[in-house]
Amino acid sequence: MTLAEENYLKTIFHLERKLKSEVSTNALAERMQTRASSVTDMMQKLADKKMLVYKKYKGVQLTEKGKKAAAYVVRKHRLWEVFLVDKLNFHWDEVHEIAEQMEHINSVELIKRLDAFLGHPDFDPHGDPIPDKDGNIKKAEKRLLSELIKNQIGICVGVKESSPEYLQYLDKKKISIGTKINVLGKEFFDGSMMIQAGRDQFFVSKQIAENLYVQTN
Amino acid sequence: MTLAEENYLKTIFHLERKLKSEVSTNALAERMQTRASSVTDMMQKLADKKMLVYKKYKGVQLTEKGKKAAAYVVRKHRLWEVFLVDKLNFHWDEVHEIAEQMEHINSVELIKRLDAFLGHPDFDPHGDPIPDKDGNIKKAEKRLLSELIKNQIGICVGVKESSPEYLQYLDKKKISIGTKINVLGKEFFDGSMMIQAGRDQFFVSKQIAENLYVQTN
DNA sequence: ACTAATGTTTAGCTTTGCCTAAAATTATAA
DNA sequence: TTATAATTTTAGGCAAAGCTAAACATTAGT
Ligand SMILES: [Mn+2]
Ligand SMILES: [Mn+2]
Ligand SMILES: [Mn+2]
Ligand SMILES: [Mn+2]
Repeated sequence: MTLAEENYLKTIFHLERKLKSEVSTNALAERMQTRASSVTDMMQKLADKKMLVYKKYKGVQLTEKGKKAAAYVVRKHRLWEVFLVDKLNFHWDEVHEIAEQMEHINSVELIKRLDAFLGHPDFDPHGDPIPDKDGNIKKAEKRLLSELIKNQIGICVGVKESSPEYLQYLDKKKISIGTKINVLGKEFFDGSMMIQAGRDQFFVSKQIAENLYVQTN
Repeated sequence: MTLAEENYLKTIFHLERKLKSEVSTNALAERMQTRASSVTDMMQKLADKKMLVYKKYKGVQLTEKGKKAAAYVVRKHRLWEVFLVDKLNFHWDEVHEIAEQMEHINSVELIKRLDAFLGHPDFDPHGDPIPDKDGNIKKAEKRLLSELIKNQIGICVGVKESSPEYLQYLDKKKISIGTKINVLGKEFFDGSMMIQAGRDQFFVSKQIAENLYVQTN
C-alpha cells in the first residue's frame, strides 16, 4: 500500500458510509482535491489489486479486502490523534494534519503497542470510533444536539464536523467531550437553541447544534 | 524537503563525520543501496537547492544550510527512537526501521512537544547524541571498550555498531546502557578480553569490544 | 608517459501519481 | 425524443526518483 493508495481507500471508505452507495469519480475528486482523471487512474489500479469493484461510469465499491485496509488506516489515524491529545497535550483542533501524516507509518507492532500505551481507546478526540484490528467499528448510540427537545440533557460525545473553525468555536464556549448540555429552549422557526453548557448559558444556531453529538442516557 | 532528499542529507551528514572529508558518489551509493547514477542526479538537485557544494568528479560537502537540515532529520530519528523504547517498551534492536519512517513526519510543534514529553533527552537508546533544534551535537567523552586495559572499569554508554545482531548479542550477555564493565584480563595477541559485566564474567572478542562505548569517569 | 582500472556522469527508459484536453457516455429537460 | 449538459474516461504529458548502458575523468601500475 502506497501513501496515495491508502489515502484513496480511506476517503472511499468515509464516502461509502456517508452516501450509502457506490462512490462516484467526481465525489472522490472533490474530497481528495484532485482531478477526475487522476481518480479514474487510481480506481483502475485499486481494482487490479482487488481493493474495490470498479464499473466504468458507475463508480466504485470497496471489497472486503479494501474495507479492511481502509479501516486500518482510519484506526491508525485516530489512535495517533488520541496520542497527540492525551500524551502531547495538543488541542483537538490541531491534530488532524499531523495524524494525516502519521497514519501512513507502517508497523503492525507499533500500532499494537501504541494502542496499549493509550489504554485501548474506543474513540478519538473528536468522538469518532476507532476501528479494531479487524476493521470492526462499534457505533455508539449518539444523537445530534439538534434532535433534542426542551429540557432534555445530553453529554457531548463528539462532533460531526471537525474543522478547526468549528472546534475553536466550541472551545470558546467551553464545550468539549464530556460537557453536560441542557436544552433550555428551542426555536422552531430556525432551529436555534438556548442551552446550558457546563456553567454557562447561551444561544446556539441550528448549524452549531446539528454538528454536535450528545448521548442522552 | 522530500523524503528522498531528507534521506540523502542524513546519509551525507553521517558519512562526512565518519570520513572527515567530502563524500564520494560511490560511498553514498553504497550506503543508500542505490546506483551511482541516481546519486549524481540527487546531488545536482541538492546543489541547486544550496544544501551542498557539488564539484563534478570530486564529491559533495554539506553547506551550513544542508548541515542544519540533516541534523534536524537525525534529531527527529533519535527522539522517535527514545519514544519507542521509553514509552512503547520496544527493545533497542527493534526501533531503527520504525524511526526511519517517523523521522520524516513534518511538524515543528510535534517535535517540540515530543522532546518535552520525553524529558529533553540528550542521547538515544543506542547512546548516540540527539542534536538540538539548531543542529548542535554535544559529544560525550566516551571510549571504546577495546581501549581499556586490565582492571579498568567503564559504564556502557552506547554502541558504535547498532545492527540488530550485535544488539541481540549484547542482550544475551545482559549488557545495556548503564551496565558496569570491569576488564579482568586482556589478550594482546587477538585483543580479546575477559570482562565482568554486571554479575557475569565472560570472554569478549576484539570485534565485540571495539564496538561498545564506555565512560571511564 | 601511457595504458588499464576505477570512479563518475550522461543519455535514455521506467513507474508512480498527477495534470490538461479531447472523446465517450450517461443524465436532463424541452 | 432529441439536443444539451454533466460526468467520466482516454490520450498524451510532466516531474520525481529510480535504473542500465555508454561515455567521460581520474588514478594507478608499468
Ligand atoms: Mn482526523
Ligand atoms: Mn478525528
Ligand atoms: Mn536509528
Ligand atoms: Mn539510534
